[in-house]
Amino acid sequence: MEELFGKIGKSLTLSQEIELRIEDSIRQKKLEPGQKLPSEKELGVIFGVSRTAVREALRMLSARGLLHVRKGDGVYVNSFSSSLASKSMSLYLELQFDTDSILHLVHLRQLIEPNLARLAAQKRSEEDLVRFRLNLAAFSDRTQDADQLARLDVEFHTLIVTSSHNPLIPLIMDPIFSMLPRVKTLIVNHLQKTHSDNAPNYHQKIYDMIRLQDGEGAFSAMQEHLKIAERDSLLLAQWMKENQVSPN
Amino acid sequence: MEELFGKIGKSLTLSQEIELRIEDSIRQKKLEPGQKLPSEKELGVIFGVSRTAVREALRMLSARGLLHVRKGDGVYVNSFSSSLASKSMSLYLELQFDTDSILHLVHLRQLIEPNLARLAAQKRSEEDLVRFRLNLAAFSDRTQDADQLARLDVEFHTLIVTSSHNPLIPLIMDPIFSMLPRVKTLIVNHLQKTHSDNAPNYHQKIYDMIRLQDGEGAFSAMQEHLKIAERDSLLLAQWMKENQVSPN
DNA sequence: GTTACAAAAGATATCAGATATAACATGTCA
DNA sequence: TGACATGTTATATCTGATATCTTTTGTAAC
Repeated sequence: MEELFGKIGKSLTLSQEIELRIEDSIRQKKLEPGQKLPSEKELGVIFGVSRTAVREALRMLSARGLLHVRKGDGVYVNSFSSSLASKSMSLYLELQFDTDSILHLVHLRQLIEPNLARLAAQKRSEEDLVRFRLNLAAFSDRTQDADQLARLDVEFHTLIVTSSHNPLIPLIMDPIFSMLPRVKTLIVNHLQKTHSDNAPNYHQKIYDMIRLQDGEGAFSAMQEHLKIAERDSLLLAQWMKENQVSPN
Repeated sequence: MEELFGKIGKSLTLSQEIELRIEDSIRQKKLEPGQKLPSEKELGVIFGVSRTAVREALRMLSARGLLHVRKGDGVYVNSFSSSLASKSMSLYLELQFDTDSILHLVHLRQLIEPNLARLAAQKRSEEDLVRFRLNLAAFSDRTQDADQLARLDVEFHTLIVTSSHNPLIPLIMDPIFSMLPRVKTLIVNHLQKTHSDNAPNYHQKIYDMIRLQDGEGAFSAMQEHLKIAERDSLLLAQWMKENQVSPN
């Protein structure tokens, strides 16, 4: 009965159907990362369609990161990386970015990052500390330009994420951090404040607490750090609304 | 000089180049959601390529959710929804799901959800409360089957997310929640425990705190709720490792 | 005037066949 | 063994034709 009335709104094209079939095979691990698919011609025979339909299905899957097409060689199943998985979300954040996003962003960070700092203090390894020190050293090098400083700022917070040694956390934090340079640029441009003056101090403080494995200390230090960020964001959002500036 | 040596590793195909061009137009808001693109034939003339190349570019963009193709009509710029943005991440979580993910997942929830419950208690509206009550009522209806109960469980936690009234939060929580039914099924199947016996009580308690706008109470209640979940997850992961069971 | 249906126009979906180009394997020669 | 030419295979792109869907237009009936 479902078949009779099932044709409204979900009529898949051939290529979409092929896409789905291959996607399912990957989901069910019938196709594993690194594995090579049959050639386009063979797939066309298997599915009983023309090469065009097959090609468009392969194109869609490779656009989504599930496949990798090597011209002259063949099509391979991709190992779906975490950075690739968060790209779609980063794009979404970029597209819907507006004045309110600036505040939502910092509030979201306040929700997570202090806890994250506490966790990092508990779980950090010696290798993590080495990376922190390298980052802080580069940060206090005043010959860096604004872009590099923004990059180092993001890197510091990313180091806290990785120091928590939970692979799911980078997945959700990466898109959030991808917005930071944009916000920072807006703050530097519109509020005369050179944010980079304060950040190194807070970073140093947070690092010290992580090094000492003082979870509560790291929590508080991060909270303070984000309080500054919240104040800046509030000022920025207010200023932008008053001056009718779009954040793009 | 860069042109001379720039050809290694980044030789884009025609269709990828077109994809990039259209994507940039969308990023720069030159193309806005709902807007109709020129027909494939016209685009082919514009870019100076055949319809094939254009079609594959459009296919890639529609696979990523940026465009929407209506057969017989035309191609439109999509309004990139948050649920669409988290799909890629959900797929990633599904593909790399293993025994360890069960623990990482609950630890991540412990990091965020108690704070989220506190925030929800502060920000919830009356409409949010209505939705909570509907969910709890359905939850205590014992005629529901396991799938529906799992769905209602996820819905409860999603309601907390939406009650926080920060649109960025659903974005990162949706992929996390998309894993819950799978974990719950494993728990029910492998540990004789019927988790649904306890969940309603905790949900009720959390809801009460949110209703009373008792942030700290909501925080604690959620912490307790997740402590149970952590205990179950630990038992499950241990059991699965001992019995060499794969989580698929 | 409005409704209902038929036809036309325009767009995407799919197919078929052909050429161009990249990657790989192989064989040859020094 | 190493360097180079060659052949094979696979993907990239083009061309042109047919099928199917959507929207619009035309038209006849009420």
